[in-house]
Amino acid sequence: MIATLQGDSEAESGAFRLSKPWRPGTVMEYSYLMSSGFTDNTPQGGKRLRRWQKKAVVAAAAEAKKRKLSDEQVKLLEFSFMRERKLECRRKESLAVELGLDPKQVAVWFQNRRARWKSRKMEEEYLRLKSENEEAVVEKCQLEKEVLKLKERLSKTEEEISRLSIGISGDQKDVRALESSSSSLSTVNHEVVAEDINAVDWQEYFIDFMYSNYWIGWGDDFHGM
DNA sequence: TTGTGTTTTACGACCTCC
DNA sequence: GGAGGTCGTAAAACACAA
Repeated sequence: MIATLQGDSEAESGAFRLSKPWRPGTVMEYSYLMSSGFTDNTPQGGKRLRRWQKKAVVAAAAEAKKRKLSDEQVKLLEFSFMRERKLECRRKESLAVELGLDPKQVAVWFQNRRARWKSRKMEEEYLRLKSENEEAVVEKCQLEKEVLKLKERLSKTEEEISRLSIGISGDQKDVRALESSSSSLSTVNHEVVAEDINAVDWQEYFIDFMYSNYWIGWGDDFHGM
């Protein structure tokens, strides 16, 4: 890739060769060219470039300012980037030699590539979170619908309970009435039974019997037993 | 052809690590 | 302090619709 800047026509110019190897497409070299005595404008003590030279230099400068890497170069850089996103010095040098680029260019390419990779990754992350959020919103809607349905059911059930409880309370009156009558009846019965029991209470009966039939005249001693 | 938006290359400022 | 990183930005290159 190392080249010498030559005129469109060697015949016209003789030779315009730089004393140093010139890499087309580097600002540094253009600056070097300008600083080493040549000028692309009216000379102020410098050697004036001929028209073709100026044209070449301006073109070179334009090219230098921005030189798109070839597909092959980009492919190799991409391959290298896939293997390792960081660029250690030795790898940078060897890539630069392999691609015919400045190590600086390789470094810059890696810096920019990392930036692109990061921004794409962030975009992916953003899309993933957005999609998760959308799913969550849909789920929330479904749950809210479900809650509404359940509330509706609950309200209906409560109405039904309330309706039934009114009916039950009417029945309860009958039941209570029945219970109260039956209890009074049973009280009567109990009293009857009690009376019966009292009536047959043998002690009472026995005492009464003895008093009335045998113990008359036994004196008070018997009661003193 | 031209206006416009996007991508790519390059650089400066600043930061971190050894 | 130097090397190498990120970040923000300029500007060329490129794509594409009007």
